[in-house]
Amino acid sequence: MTTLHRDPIEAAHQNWVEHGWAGAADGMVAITSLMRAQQIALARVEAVLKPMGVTFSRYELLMLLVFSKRGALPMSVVSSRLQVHQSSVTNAVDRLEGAGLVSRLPHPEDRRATLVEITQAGRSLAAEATDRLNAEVFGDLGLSDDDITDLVRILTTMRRSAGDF
Amino acid sequence: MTTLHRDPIEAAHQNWVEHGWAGAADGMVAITSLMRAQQIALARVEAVLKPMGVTFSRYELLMLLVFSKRGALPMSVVSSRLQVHQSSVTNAVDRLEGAGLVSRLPHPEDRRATLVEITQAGRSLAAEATDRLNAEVFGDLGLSDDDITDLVRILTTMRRSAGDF
DNA sequence: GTCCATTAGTTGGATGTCATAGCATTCAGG
DNA sequence: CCTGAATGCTATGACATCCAACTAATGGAC
Repeated sequence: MTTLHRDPIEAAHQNWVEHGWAGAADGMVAITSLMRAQQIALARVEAVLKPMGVTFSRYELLMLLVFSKRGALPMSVVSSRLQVHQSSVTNAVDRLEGAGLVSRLPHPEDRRATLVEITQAGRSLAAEATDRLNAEVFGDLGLSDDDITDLVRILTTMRRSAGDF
Repeated sequence: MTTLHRDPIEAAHQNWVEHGWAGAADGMVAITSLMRAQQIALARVEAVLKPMGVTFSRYELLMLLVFSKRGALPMSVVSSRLQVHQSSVTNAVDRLEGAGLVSRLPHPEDRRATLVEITQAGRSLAAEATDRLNAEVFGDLGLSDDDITDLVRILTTMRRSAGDF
């Protein structure tokens, strides 16, 4: 057995066990791995999107509009679908609107609400960004098909257990 | 088979396939699931830590010091172990120092460097926070032991593939 | 009909991350 | 030695997220 653990997470597991927290060590490692893997994945995605002038959160918002029937949704719907705070949507739409990728429109039936509509430029950029992400990130995660299937299944279990859907 | 898919991620998978991106759909779902699961896990952890006056990133820094032999490490070491930018460490140490949980000390051998040392108050808070996290989060992720094992294995594969360690 | 709770969105403040630039110190090469 | 490259840390700015407070509009209760 090797005593050299280069992986900081494996080292943390050892520390947890040595301090008498063996019962929670696996859960701690799972959470820590999740955080770190997300950090890495996000960095890869952002690296692809940065040259195009958008961030991942703005890309997500664009894709949500692309998949909507009319290319437009109320801010509140965007917020609930993306699972982010209302004010985060306000922020993202401000920037996307400034870049000409979406437009704000008054809701025809509810004067409180605002519709966000994707522009032609927004659709073009979203299509191009998706092609690049599919090719450079989503298509090559460094995992086998079985691992990807298992990963999604386990994370889905975890999300459902937390009441995500 | 149900046609009602409440899970936004499952809905996104359908959209990806319908737009001819079936080849990358599984990878996209994996990344999206990862992002969302991390968001949920972080929220759970922060909810436990918030009443104690610390955030997860500051907690991680404290635990790193707890596990160090002398309870003190150079800023640069903290940065590399936690895998965050130097300036993020400066920020976190500023706040921890303000709360009396760590102290900055001049490095005895290298006047460029600064040691971060955990205080007694820092150790107490870290111990208390760990007990709560172990009990309320790490010990109950809503996953079976086998799922946790598989999750960690897959995420480790992914991290290693990305050159994380 | 009128009043109040709810909903929609924005604004401002706090926190965290990264990138870049700048200052101080260390270390190596000539 | 002495100069230039590399290292350690901090300051500033750009983004994203959340929360709390505030404005505006809707809609139900009476």
